[in-house]
Amino acid sequence: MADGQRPPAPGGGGPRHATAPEPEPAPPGDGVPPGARPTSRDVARAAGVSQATVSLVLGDKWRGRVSPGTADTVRDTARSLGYRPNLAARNLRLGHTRTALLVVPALTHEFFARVYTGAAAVAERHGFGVVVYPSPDGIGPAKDPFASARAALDGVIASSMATDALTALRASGLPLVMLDSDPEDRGAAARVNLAIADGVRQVAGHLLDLGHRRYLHLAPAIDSWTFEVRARALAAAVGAVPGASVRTVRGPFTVDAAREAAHRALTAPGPRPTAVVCDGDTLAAGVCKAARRLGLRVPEDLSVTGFDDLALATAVEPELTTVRLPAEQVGERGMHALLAVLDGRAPARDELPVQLVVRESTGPVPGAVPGSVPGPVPGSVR
Amino acid sequence: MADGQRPPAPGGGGPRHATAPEPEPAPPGDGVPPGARPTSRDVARAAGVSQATVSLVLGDKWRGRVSPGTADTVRDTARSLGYRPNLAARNLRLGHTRTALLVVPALTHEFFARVYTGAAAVAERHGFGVVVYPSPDGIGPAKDPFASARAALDGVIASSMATDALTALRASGLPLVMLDSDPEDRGAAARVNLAIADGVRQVAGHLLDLGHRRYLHLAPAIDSWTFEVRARALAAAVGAVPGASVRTVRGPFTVDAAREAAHRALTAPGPRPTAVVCDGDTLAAGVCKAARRLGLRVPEDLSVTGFDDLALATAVEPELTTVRLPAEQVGERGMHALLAVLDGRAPARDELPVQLVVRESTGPVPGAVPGSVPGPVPGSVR
DNA sequence: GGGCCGAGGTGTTACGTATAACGTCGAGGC
DNA sequence: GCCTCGACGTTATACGTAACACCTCGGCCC
Repeated sequence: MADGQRPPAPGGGGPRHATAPEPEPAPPGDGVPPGARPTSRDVARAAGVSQATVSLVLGDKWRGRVSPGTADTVRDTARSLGYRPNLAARNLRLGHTRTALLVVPALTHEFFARVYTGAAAVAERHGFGVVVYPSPDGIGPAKDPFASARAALDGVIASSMATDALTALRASGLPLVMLDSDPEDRGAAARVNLAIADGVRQVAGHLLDLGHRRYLHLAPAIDSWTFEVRARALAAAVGAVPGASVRTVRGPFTVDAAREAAHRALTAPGPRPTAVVCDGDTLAAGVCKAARRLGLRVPEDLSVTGFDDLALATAVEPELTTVRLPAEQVGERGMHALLAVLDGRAPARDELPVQLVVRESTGPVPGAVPGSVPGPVPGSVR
Repeated sequence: MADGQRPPAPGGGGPRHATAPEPEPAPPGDGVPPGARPTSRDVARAAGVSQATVSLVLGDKWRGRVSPGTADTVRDTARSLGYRPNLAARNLRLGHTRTALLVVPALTHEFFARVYTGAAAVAERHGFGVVVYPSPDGIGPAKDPFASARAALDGVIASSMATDALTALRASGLPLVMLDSDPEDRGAAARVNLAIADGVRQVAGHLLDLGHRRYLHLAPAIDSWTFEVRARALAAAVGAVPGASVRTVRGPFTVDAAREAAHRALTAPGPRPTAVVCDGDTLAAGVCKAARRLGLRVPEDLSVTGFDDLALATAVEPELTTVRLPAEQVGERGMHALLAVLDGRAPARDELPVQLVVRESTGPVPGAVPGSVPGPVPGSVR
């Protein structure tokens, strides 16, 4: 057994130790080749045991196979050498990595940053990691998530808005969880959706109750299932009311672009819309700016609704009436679904509820007889 | 890497999961064990060459060692089998991973999301990947970045604001690039800073020119080098002007907290400040809300400045006078520095310039004789 | 015809880990 | 005295890849 390793034991004050002024911040301990990271074998040598024992102890599988004393020795030596397992080797050996890829359009959109946060929190609790691939913009021409995410992966969670990357993902054969995507679409092992259409119906109901009949719908110029659903739901809700109409305008998803688009639409010939339904708080903020510059008061002259309930929604004035999306929860459920799939369990089928939050940017249609329609209820949910 | 590879698959094509009618989108080709991901050896067998040749061809190192015809064959077979190299194995073999860890407080802060974007863009161009560890909040108790980032790493880029994780990072011995941190602090292989103090001086100069003398400074309740620098720079700039004074208030970094703090400070007994200098646009937005609710007009009655130049700065009204920080560039330079260190080259010493952007939230001090002080120049830089 | 060369490969190894399969050794049982 | 048996480890692989060293063979020079 442990052949009392002590190489210089009898030598007493041998020169061995004097030769180590060690400027090294990371202490490479005893017999370890200097400069290199210690391996489990180095720990084994230093502790006087075999590499297998080190692996057992540090992997916490030693009970009944290694004596507690030896286990302690191993742990101490590992610590003092600054040993950290080589994850590449471990992943290779194990055949999996406990790492998931999250594919989103861009982390600079608060919604997706929050999705990430939720996913990462759940992952962390289950010993998983999450790496992000923000798909098209800002990252350059690489349309292949795998070329970019250098890490070896166990599975993928993808927003349906990151369309260009999806085909590569499908072909990879990795377990795929789709976020907010068409339920008809096959090919995902699981799916986490938001009740987007219901959110739009809540918005439409709120505005219709306030007496609005002429609507402007500001939508992003993005081909995505989510936005099609919104347009259809709005058209259906408004179309069900006689005399009500909606006009849709599309453009880039920025405050300034929305301001310009709203300016054009609000100064166009013909009767002006009295309410603007926006597919995002960012757009709504732009609309409010356009309105103010045209001398229109929000909500007295024009009602504006957002979507997402970003931090922005309560930073601007008036605070935006919007639809709160449980972004973190989307990430959490997505991760849970992926974990279930990897475990061979059936993932839960999720459609997360969304909620209208009435704030200050919506009010009765201009010219309404006071009291004839229910007024807004600022902060009703807030 | 592969899906959680059923460990030994003892029964061969066992009954384990009858639940797989899976019309596999990835064609497992010819002699490949079904269900498993093809390896380079599978490709070799199918192409009638050795594994070494496959490695050479796919690694693009075949010129002069393999005939073009053979190379084509190999590539075709690889494609038709749906082969993708096992990154864990490659990383193990190569001894590095071409993956960097970015440690930031939270990706939901636009600044850090943009830092990530910049770092990821540079990484991508150099065949590197970036994984994120958002340190303290929202992620739970794990203070060890390495426990969370499952990927094997080559180096680390860390924001100085992510303090709790730093000690673990230092001990790891991995090359470390610090962002916006104390130059006195040793222990980083490189550093990328912003000319924060200069930004504060620009703000102070602008406001002093406008005649302001009583300042409120809204700072986050975070112990961080950056914020200390700002406080000192502001105190120095204001202190240099006779009769000028600054009072500092600290609080959480949110719109609402800032609104409340500003409300308290603006209604406190004694002469009211005429300008509020905020350490972030988020805080400035809160101050504007507080001002409006107190019946104070911005900028006529109160000037407000932000910091960061987030999207928020132009979404609110009035648009914020603020200091533009080149967030993406911070990420880019950070990644470049790390690449340099990994290459054994000397990293560039960076201090990125910042720029005051004068918009609508600042104006002459109330009661100033018109024309006696230079007016604001809205959009002068914008 | 021997030697040499380059083109076109192949055999083999090592990376660091986790784990299955296999010792060894002293104490008891019979 | 032999066998068994648990406690405590060890030996020996295998994971998939990259790359070094080696091999073969036809052509060509002298």
